[in-house]
Amino acid sequence: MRPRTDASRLPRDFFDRDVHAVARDLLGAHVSHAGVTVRITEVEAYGGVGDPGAHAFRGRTPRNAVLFERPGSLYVYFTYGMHFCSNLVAGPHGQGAAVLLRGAEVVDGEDLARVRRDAPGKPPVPARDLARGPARLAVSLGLSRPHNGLDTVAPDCPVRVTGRHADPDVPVRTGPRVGVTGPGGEGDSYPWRYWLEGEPTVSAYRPGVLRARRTQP
DNA sequence: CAATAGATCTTCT
DNA sequence: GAAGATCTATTGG
Repeated sequence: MRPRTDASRLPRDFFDRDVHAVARDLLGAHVSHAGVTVRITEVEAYGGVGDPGAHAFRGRTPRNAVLFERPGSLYVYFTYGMHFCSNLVAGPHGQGAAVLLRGAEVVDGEDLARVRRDAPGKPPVPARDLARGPARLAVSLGLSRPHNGLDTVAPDCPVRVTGRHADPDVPVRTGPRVGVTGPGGEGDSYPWRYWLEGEPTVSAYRPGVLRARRTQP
C-alpha cells in the first residue's frame, strides 16, 4: 500500500495563488478541528480590495485585518449578531483575498458535530445539513472568535487543511455568490461561487436581499 | 415549496 | 444609525 498522500497539511504555496485557483482546489479538501473532519463541497472567492462584495473592499480595518495576513491564515468573522463564518486567506499576500467555506460533508467525528449542531428538544439535524451553509459548517468544526487569525500552515495549528482538489471526474460548477447584495452579487461579473456537482451538502442558492427596516423611516 | 419575518449584535459611517 | 458573506420557524399557495 502506498502511504496516503492527502494526509499532509496544505503548504503556504497552495494558498499563495490567485483566489479562484485556491477556491477550486479547495473543493474536495479536508478541514479538521476539535475532533471533526469535513470534506469541502462548496466555496466562494472574495477578491479583497476592489471586490465590492468583499469585507476587504474598503481596505484594512480592525475586523478584517486577518485578511491581510499570510495566505493560509484562518479568517473567522461574526455576523448577523449570532453566526460565525470561516475563510482561508489566499494570495497574493496583502491583497485581502480569501475563500469562504460555504458547504461541506462531515466525514469524521459526526457524533461531535451532532452535539454541536443539535438543539435540545428538537429533532436531530439530518447528516447532510450538519455543515451545509457557512455558519453551520463553522459550528460543526467548533470554530469561533478565538480561532480568527490562526495560521493553518503551521505544523502545530489546531486547524488542519489537508487533501487536494476534487475528483477530476466530478464537474465543478460556478454561479453567483450567495447573500451578496448590489455590485458583486448577482449579474455576470462575479460568478465566484464554486461547488461540486451533485453534492447534497451544497447550500441552497439564495439571492441577496436587503432586509426590511426595523425602525420607522 | 417559496416567500417572509425575527433573532441578535458587531462594525463602520 | 443601519446593514450585514445567516439560519430557522412560520405562513401562504
